[in-house]
Amino acid sequence: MPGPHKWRHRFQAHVTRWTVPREAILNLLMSRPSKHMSAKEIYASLYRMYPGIGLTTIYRTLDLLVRAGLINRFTSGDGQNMYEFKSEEKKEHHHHLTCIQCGKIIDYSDFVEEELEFIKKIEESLARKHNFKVLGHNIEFYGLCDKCK
Amino acid sequence: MPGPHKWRHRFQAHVTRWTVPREAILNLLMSRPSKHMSAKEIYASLYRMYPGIGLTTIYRTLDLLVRAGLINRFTSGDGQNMYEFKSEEKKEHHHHLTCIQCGKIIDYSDFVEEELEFIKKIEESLARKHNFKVLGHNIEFYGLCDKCK
DNA sequence: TTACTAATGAAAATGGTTATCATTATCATT
DNA sequence: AATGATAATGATAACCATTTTCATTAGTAA
Ligand SMILES: [Mn+2]
Ligand SMILES: [Mn+2]
Ligand SMILES: [Zn+2]
Ligand SMILES: [Zn+2]
Repeated sequence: MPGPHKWRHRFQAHVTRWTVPREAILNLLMSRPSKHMSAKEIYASLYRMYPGIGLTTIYRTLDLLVRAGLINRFTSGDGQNMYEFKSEEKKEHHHHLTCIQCGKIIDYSDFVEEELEFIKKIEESLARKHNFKVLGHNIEFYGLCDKCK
Repeated sequence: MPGPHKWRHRFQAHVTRWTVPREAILNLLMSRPSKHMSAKEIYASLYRMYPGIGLTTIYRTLDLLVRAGLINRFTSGDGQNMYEFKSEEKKEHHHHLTCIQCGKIIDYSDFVEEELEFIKKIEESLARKHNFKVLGHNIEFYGLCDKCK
């Protein structure tokens, strides 16, 4: 019997039932904004409090949350998917700086203003030129972090 | 007994022997610049002329070519890696526009000038701010193509 | 409380990629 | 051209993140 929740209504636009695992997964991601986690890491975190939880449900719920627009999914260097809670604030839009050695992921939001403006310009051009409906973008820089270089 | 090859010297900076499978893979990718192929697709293409070729060797050679800087590797929407021959010309630097419905990948190089300038600016800022050595970037826009929207 | 059925989770399947290892082929040397 | 050291190959099995299957459980409207 899950409880009330700030995001319950948004969730329910995509799915009918509000369940314990769904609440747990969303709460975990919300509790650590700007924390990047894999499905396995989420499973490990929740296993203590919910020993019965299944990895399958984690994957399904993450899909759901991505579709509902509450979290972001991106692919880390080693191929597995990572997830992070998506803040409501536009100003917190950010991109990633990834260390190819240790896998560390740094959020950065320098030049967001300029960047978003530039991105918008490119998107409009691409939409016109290729008759393409642009829905989003992935921008990532990679290299060696402080410790690894 | 593989033959001479334009890139043989560049190849041999990373590895000692010049072999038939290596030549075949490189030739295939060179013959279709701006064509994006998966390891499996490369395997299928080469199988006719080289029925003995192994998928393992394809993966190993692709790694090699990426390390040698002759090809690009990037991850497609469905998780598998794609490869493309990398042109020498700086001016042919491009990014990708991917259809999330049918998987079509469009190369675009609009705004490369501005884009590269902007990227350089960000890279310098990130290097300074996070003491990070930036080695490259991945920039991709996604959405729905002409046919799929 | 009941009934409907969406959601769950254990188990098996999938699929791309990597590791192992006996065999083969390249290439410097003879 | 023949030899030999060993890098490279390829068949096979392993790996591992993710998905599918299906019997069971639990959320919700009535
Ligand atoms: Mn982030
Ligand atoms: Mn391309
Ligand atoms: Zn690092
Ligand atoms: Zn399409």
